[in-house]
Amino acid sequence: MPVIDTRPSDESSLVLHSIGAVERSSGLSKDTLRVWERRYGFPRPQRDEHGERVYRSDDIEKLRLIKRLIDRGYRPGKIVDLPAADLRTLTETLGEDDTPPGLQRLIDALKGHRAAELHSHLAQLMVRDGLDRFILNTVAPLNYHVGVAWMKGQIEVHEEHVYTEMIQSLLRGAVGSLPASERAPTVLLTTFPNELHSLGILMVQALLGGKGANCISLGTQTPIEDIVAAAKGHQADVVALSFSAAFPTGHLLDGLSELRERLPPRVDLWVGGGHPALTRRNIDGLTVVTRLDEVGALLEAWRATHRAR
Amino acid sequence: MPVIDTRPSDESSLVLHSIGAVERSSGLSKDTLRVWERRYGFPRPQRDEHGERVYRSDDIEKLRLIKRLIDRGYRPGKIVDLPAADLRTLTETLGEDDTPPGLQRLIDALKGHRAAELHSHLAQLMVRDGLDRFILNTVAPLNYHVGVAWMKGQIEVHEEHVYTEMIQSLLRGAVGSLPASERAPTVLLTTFPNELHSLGILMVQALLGGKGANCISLGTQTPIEDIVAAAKGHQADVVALSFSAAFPTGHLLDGLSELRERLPPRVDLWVGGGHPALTRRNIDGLTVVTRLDEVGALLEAWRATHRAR
DNA sequence: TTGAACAATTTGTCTAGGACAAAAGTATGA
DNA sequence: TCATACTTTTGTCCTAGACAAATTGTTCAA
Repeated sequence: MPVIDTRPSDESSLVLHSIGAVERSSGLSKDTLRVWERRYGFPRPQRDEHGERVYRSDDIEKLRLIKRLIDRGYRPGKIVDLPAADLRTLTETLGEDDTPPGLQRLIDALKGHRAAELHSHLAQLMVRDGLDRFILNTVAPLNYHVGVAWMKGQIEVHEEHVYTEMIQSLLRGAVGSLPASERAPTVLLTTFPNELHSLGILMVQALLGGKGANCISLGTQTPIEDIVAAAKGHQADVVALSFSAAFPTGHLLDGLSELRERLPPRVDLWVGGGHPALTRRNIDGLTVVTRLDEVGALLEAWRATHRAR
Repeated sequence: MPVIDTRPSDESSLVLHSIGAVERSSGLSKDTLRVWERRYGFPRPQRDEHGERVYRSDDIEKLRLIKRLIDRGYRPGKIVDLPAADLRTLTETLGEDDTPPGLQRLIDALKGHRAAELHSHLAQLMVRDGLDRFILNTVAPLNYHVGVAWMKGQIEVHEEHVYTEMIQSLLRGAVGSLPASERAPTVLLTTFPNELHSLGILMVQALLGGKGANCISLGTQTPIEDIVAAAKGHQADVVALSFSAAFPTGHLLDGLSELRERLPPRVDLWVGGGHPALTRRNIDGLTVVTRLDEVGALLEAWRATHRAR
């Protein structure tokens, strides 16, 4: 593994990077980088004495901008040729701003790196409103607006990380201090492989746990095979999954029908999250939860139909 | 990205996996998998109708065993030809099984799917011993033994998920209820991209937070660029990273030297986790934490040298 | 206008061996 | 015993072609 981190040759940082380093710092795979070079002519790195690619820092910067735009729905072919300045203006012009002032103050604290202030503010809200209302009125909308701000490039990656981490910490703390319950139903929460977003299942776990359901979280990325095994092992009544908007639609539909097929029929399958396919398509034998505040009613409905066990 | 999860052809779980899936779950790169096939004849996957590699679950199992042995110093050429049974005896001679009875009882509860019992038992230990001792005497060794049991195939994937989730919940709850502190140093905790294991940084966060340090966690998978930005934005004194054994050594070394170069010199870089390269190699300008119980001393040392700021 | 069905395009990941540097193992000499 | 040079092993990078999944564009019916 060659380390191609040549010292700066002039005052500007002209550090050079191997394709492996670029893969790491841009999130684009080596295959993708090579095929872009072939097709679009960008990036066209220099070569070292052995013919291996050597990328300049400002090319990496541009790759990062492109990646951000792609995550927002732009297509590579349309934007790879644009100069970096145009890309930057593109990132700044998207999404309208109607964030309520209460939430805006929290977002400002996040952007201002006032982590302690943000944390105490959130904790205060949780105590004041109670877990249920805190999630429905604060966390869920805040998630949305942080997402919008991120799309517009107003929030840095690390700021988004701090936010996610903080919400997780608060919710998990709250979940952990809920009174242990063995009351039905037993709900298994998780996501499919390649779905990293854990806030969705965490919010649902908190909501259900608050109403006395027996929640068991598997965290993220559980293979279908192991979801089935876990449902049997824990004698779950419900399996709950969450999908963010970025999850590939084909995998979602295939995975859900496979899971439905392999799960015992008596086990309910609840699916939620921001994925667009959930509201459009229709798969037999599963319950789609489009809004968080439906969760409580769903639980009640389950208990009503299973009262006489 | 084609998902090749063909339905089971008989009752035993014969789920098939693409090379990309194997890369993720074994920690061996696609290039490595192909070159092993060429050189050693293992693994020799089937091909689908388009000539693409399709791996069997038990081959992946064997790859995991091999990876573990390589991490312990064995060389691929010597062991890839051995049958899985021989590999297993080899691994068992490494991590000999001396699980203390107290921990074994917890592992048994995990394997018996007695989630509520496991949770209350752990919570009880945490209250009895205090956060510090709970982590050092229970969580850390339990992690190790759960890992060993998982390697030996004694624990299912979903059981490991439940375990990780439960520990996270407990520790996050504890961290959240620590008194907020603005006292120096400000420590930034995270992992590199492709490193998903979050328990390491969480344990460190709990230990440091308990001693009054101002911890800010970025969660997992922060690109180098954003670690640097976060360190500047939060005016961090220390950046702490964790690497599990499966992380590619090349990326680790490259990434660390790049990070060290781009981080302001006054920022300390602490690195820990189970990765073997950490104990073998030596990179200038960073502190390697091989054991969790060194963390406290490290913090004291930092405060001693930075007392007169 | 909406929606379904089909065709065209875009785009990421996979393929094959060949090549070669970094790491590890081995031999030689101070 | 330790440093230096040689040999083998091993992982990463190379090229250029192929193709499926996802997206976009088009057509036609309700």
